Amino acid sequence: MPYNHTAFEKKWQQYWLTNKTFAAIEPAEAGDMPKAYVLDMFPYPSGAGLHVGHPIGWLATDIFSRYLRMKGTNVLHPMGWDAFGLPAEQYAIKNNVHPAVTTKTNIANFRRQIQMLGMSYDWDREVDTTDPTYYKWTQWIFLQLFNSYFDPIEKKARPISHLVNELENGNFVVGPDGSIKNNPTQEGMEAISGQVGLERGWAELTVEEKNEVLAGQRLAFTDEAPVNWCPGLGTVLSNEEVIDGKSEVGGFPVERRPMRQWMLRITAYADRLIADLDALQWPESLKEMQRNWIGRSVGAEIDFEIDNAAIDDVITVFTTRPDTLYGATYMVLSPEHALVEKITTAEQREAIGAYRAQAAGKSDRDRMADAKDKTGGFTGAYAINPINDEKIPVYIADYVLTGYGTGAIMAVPAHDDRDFEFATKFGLPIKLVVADPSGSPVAAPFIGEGVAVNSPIIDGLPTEQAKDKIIAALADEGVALKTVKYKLRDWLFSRQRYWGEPFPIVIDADGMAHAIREAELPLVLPEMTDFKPTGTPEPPLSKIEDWVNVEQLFFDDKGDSFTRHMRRETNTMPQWAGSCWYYLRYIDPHNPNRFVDPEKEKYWMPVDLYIGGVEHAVLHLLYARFWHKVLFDLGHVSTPEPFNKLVNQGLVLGEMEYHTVEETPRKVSEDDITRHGDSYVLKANPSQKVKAETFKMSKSRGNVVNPDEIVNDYGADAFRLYEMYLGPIESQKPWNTRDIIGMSRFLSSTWNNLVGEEDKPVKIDAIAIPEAVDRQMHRTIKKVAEDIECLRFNTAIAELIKLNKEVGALEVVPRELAENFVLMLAPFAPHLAEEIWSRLGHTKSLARRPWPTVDPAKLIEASMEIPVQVNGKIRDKIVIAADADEDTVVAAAMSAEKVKPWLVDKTIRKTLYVPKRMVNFVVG
RNA sequence: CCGGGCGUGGCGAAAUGGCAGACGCAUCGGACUUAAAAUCCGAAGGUGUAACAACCGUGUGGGUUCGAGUCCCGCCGCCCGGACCA
Repeated sequence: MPYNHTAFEKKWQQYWLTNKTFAAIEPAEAGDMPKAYVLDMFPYPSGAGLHVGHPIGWLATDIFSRYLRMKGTNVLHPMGWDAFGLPAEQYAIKNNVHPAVTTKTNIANFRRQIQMLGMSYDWDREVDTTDPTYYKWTQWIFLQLFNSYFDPIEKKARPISHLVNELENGNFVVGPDGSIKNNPTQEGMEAISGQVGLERGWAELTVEEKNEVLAGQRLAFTDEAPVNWCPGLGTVLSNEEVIDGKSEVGGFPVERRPMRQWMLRITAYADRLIADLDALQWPESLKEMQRNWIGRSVGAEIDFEIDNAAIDDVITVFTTRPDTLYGATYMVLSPEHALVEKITTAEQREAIGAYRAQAAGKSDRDRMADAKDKTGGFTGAYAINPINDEKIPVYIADYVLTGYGTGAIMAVPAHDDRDFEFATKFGLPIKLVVADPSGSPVAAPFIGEGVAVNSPIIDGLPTEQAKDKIIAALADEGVALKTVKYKLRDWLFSRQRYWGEPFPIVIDADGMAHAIREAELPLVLPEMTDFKPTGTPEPPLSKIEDWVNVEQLFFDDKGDSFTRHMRRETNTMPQWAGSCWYYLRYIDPHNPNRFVDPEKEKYWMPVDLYIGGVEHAVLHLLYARFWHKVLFDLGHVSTPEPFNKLVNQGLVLGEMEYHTVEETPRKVSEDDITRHGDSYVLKANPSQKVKAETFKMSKSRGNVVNPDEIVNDYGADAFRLYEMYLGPIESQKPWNTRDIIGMSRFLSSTWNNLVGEEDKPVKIDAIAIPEAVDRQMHRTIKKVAEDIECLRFNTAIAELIKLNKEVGALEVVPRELAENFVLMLAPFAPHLAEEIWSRLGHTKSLARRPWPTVDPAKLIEASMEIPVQVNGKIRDKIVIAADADEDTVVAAAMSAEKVKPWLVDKTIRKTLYVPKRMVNFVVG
């Protein structure tokens, strides 16, 4: 019988499932086995099913996991479904099916496709974010956030009850703006924020005021703020979900509008999210993306008084270059700045009003498009530069953003590109205050660091020192403060959609949010037939009056119950909620009492290897780290970071496409073209140039390859090998169905070499392995193991192909060689490996058979081949005993046939011998 | 514009500063076949030669080194990310 994948692939997949071959061993039974948590990014089960690009990362972790099991490691390798989300809902609306139904079908299809590839998941741990037994705990974690605040001294989350205690004990007081600060009457306390002298003690507040104060501290809170409203999707979106002013899903325009929304206080964690990146084994580029997204910048806030006795407000600006303060020749407020109204003079009122209206009408996208052309208007007001009491004009312009810093800047046109453009256009003075340290002249705008000039108190100081001195000088007068600003905004956490987790929150008549009791979880998403968006910011769930209105049970301090009429929160959570913690649920997926058992969590966490796409760099990966840190602070998990090592798999592109280079390019087949010089041309018409390109796989382009077909034609093992053989896991590479045949041939040849024909089976005997093959075998064992550990699957496969050739040359195959070969092949082509293994007489799966051992003594060769160079150019090679000493090697090298002519009449100035590597004669 | 990464045969790619192109596809030649497919064996970077030799070759120009695909600097091109963030 020749190699025929259909004869046994299904059989082994069934065997693995039935025998739970890949079940992780529970910590209590694992003894002293090392553990490895190998995690994949779980998919959103879309209606379209998988394309061949999806499983490439999953295959990598699968091979890695299979290898580790053979190395005696207790491996946790699970899979699940991130099944809440917009596409399911949109599909449901369009086709009038309930999203629960399509989700179920899609999951079944995804599971079938994944199992068809022979993945070694522990299927008993499968999670589904839309399952109430799962999202019960998503809601529970939300309540942890709701019931916590960020302690700015300890820099960590703590239960809100701790804050209440501190307030009741009088350690903290409440400022006039509702802020919390240390009680200045207490010994050794320093104020956190807010104006001193207007504080009130906790006991002085009404119940409503107390609720307000606490609401302002919670990690999950509601806020009326300008948000990204997407009319096309009928929901608001987080900053991370908006790309270039359009929704990431669907590409609909997004507008800013103020709405009351749930926010998560991720900004409190900005510093820790940056600092903890350092210790992680993540791609440097990805860490950099997170750092940029968080956008930490250190600078100073400086107050400018307004030159008008009737106005006592000050304009506070944020700058990273306080050293350029002497060069501030004007100021700019964002058009939306709160003081614009107040400071604008009567003469300028009309023009400023018009400019503000125009700016308000511009989308973020327009603003970006116009970035180069600076616009703005003069308010008529002047401010006083606190360092030299100069009077400078105050402008408004939309190049200053409301959302960043203080929404106001001091403009230093000599040392900032944008200020320079604006000053040039509006004819404002430009004053150089930083010089090149070398003394060479500079022209405005000069952006870099240097030494201060024309700046009396800091002249001659380098930028860093100048900054500190300026801040110190102004801080004495209370008009400057060293501060840190972030680009990161709090996470907008509510969506006006149906298909998501309901918030475990009820709202009283005053609009105050209250948690429902833990015993009421899960709060199940109610059934409804009309879940279309309402077209207004009112969420679909608001249509179910019965569900929305609730007599909520509460318990008072004495433990007596009472009920109050409340309305349920009708927003739902965003898709990211479920994926923020799924890796924790895998550890203990059926626990009805806790989201994860603490002992099990301690054993398995952190994740040892996480492979997934780079598209989650600032979404899932930032959100999950944030939630994890909150859970860590509250003592629910044992590690400060969830994912220790992370690898981004590269995209699989569609097949290479060829287009003629002309006004209307025609698609041509590879058979129609030929190479001419360094470009392609048409065979039929060599003057017609042809361009080769690759594209992302997409339905619209029609270049999607379906794994069902590939597996059907070539088998799962060939598919697995091909994907891994494409190239390094991290790099982007094009698919080419034609190339799969190579892997198919390899598998077929393996079959022929170890099984053979029905009537002419291969002879396998317990004989010694011939020396040369033995050496090759040990080399392969070493190389394949190293390659798998470093995720270099392509070179590991190349090594197996080489060894297979040697096996094929033998009359009788030694049993040890056959078995070792099969074991090494197993992580890559597990079906074929299991099949041969069983034909070799084994009755149990090889999944936990030990990986073959390398005998270092067997790696040593009797002789070695050494290249001989003359002046760095290779002239000959010599073969010599492996233990030959330097003199022997050099002597042999010198007398090598093709070397001699190059040494004639020359003096050898230098002889280099790199042991076992090469000889080089430098002659002159 | 800023940040990061990458440029090696016809294609996917290998190569701790030490034999460039392992391994696979495609190609060409041979075997088997009436023939084709499949399969097996072999060849192959370019120029050059009867064959050797020799010369040239890792985007491009420099540099470091006995020796550079690999390290350093400039340029060109491609990819990814960010982008009026003060």
